[in-house]
Amino acid sequence: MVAEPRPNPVRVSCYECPLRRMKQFRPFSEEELEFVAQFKRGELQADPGTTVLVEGARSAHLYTVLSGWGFRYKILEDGRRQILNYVVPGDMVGLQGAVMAEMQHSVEAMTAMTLCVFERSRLFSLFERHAGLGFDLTWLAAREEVILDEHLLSIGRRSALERASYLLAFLYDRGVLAGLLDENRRHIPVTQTHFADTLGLSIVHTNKTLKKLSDRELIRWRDRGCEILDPEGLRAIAGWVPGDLRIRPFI
Amino acid sequence: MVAEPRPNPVRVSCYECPLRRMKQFRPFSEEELEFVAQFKRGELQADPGTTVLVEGARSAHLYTVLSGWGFRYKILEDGRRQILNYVVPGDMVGLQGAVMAEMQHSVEAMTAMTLCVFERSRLFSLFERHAGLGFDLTWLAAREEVILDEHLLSIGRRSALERASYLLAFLYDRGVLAGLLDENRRHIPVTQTHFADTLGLSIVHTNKTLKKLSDRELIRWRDRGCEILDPEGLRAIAGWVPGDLRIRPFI
DNA sequence: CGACGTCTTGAAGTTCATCAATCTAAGTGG
DNA sequence: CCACTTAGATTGATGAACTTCAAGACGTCG
Repeated sequence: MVAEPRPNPVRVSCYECPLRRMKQFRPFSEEELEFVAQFKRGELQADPGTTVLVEGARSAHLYTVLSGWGFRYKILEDGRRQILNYVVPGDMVGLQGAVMAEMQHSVEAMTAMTLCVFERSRLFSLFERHAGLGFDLTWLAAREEVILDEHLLSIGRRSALERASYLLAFLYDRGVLAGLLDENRRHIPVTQTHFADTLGLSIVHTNKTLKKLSDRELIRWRDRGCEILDPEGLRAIAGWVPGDLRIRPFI
Repeated sequence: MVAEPRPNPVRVSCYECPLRRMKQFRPFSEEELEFVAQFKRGELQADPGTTVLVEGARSAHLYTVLSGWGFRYKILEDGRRQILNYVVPGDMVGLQGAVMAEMQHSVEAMTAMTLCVFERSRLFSLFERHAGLGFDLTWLAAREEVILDEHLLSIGRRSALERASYLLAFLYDRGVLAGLLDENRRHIPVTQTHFADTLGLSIVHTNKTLKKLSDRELIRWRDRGCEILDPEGLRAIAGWVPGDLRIRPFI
């Protein structure tokens, strides 16, 4: 199932972008906003479980997530899947395909998602016309790199329990930063299969590991997802501290 | 041991940069070359085993590797180390520290290394003055992301034998692309400890896994390093195909 | 020469994968 | 409304993959 662009029922103008109002994103200048507004081609609605971008495709677009949860992943020929990272509002996806020849990973929606669609062919003019936006793209790419580095450290060197705790703490952190979670909303819409494929563990062992965290009342599984009860406790097990919370760019 | 900038015995001008002559790098315009030449602050010589960049530091510089092999890594408090990626001539390191607050990983030299030193504070003017170079930086960051994605897939979902084969094939490929290796030079200056810390395995198990590859005459250990005998055989075990070989940017 | 770093090997124990069920909640169709 | 189906969570048993411990071999270097 591949997500199809739909006639946009309520197409949001960049000028009243709900994300842009959030304080964690860098404010745009008038000119930047104008440029991005005409850089935007439309919107993509993706249903849960649909594929937004496919590995190997030469996508003519890149996207910024406006709402919902998704994930990036790769699969081996025999079907083994590795989830590389999760995407939340404010994240850009498909930059890789815009810069390289073709996409090296796929993106799937976990919940209903709305994405802003940009034209790949006009990416270079963004660098030409607005150095600040070009810098922001590099910033975003560098931040993704930081996250992947942490995942590698986790999968490579942490025990199963530490790994699971790290991932939970990480997802909670990202959700809060993206405005998806807070003190009262602590529900992450993932399945244990997603966890297994992120942690590099089997589904059975993942379940047994997560059970230990449930028993200690750090998390709870309900409503097809995971509820974070004690983020601090998870961070303590993982030995992980969230990154800096400074204002970040967003295109 | 941290590498110290030394008085440059033979400081290479960008105009006669040996790397720039290589066909795999995108050629610069006259203006770009001029800009980069005055962007360059000097050179750093690093001895084998010395640390070029330290996690947590706020580096005032970023670097392009001119010669030698190195690697990026992170460590947990208790000393567990994860090697994230390897660096070869043409690679940029420290971009993260230039873009974020501080470095999130360290970089160590495996052989003697020469690095071009750039001023972090002037990075933004690169975007302002030369959109093409700004685009190149994003390109480089996106490529690093592609590599890290592949490493994650490998550590998370491949068996030890596949993982080791993938890493060997990957390093061979990178060495060839950087002009460090070819048909006659097949020696990669890594120890089995480096391998273990990259693959997320213990040193003992790594040794036993590599032994199987030696027995099949795909590789051979000698002279404190690994000799690649059969890259194609390694790729076959890993189920890996090298990425595209198009001209890449280099700053 | 002795110290050290690196590679190698065997044995014992732990972690994790696989197989095979079972259980639950949430649809779906009659 | 209830039987049926399905996705996801859970559990125990068995064996394979991997770690840890321990020791030894080999070459390099001061």
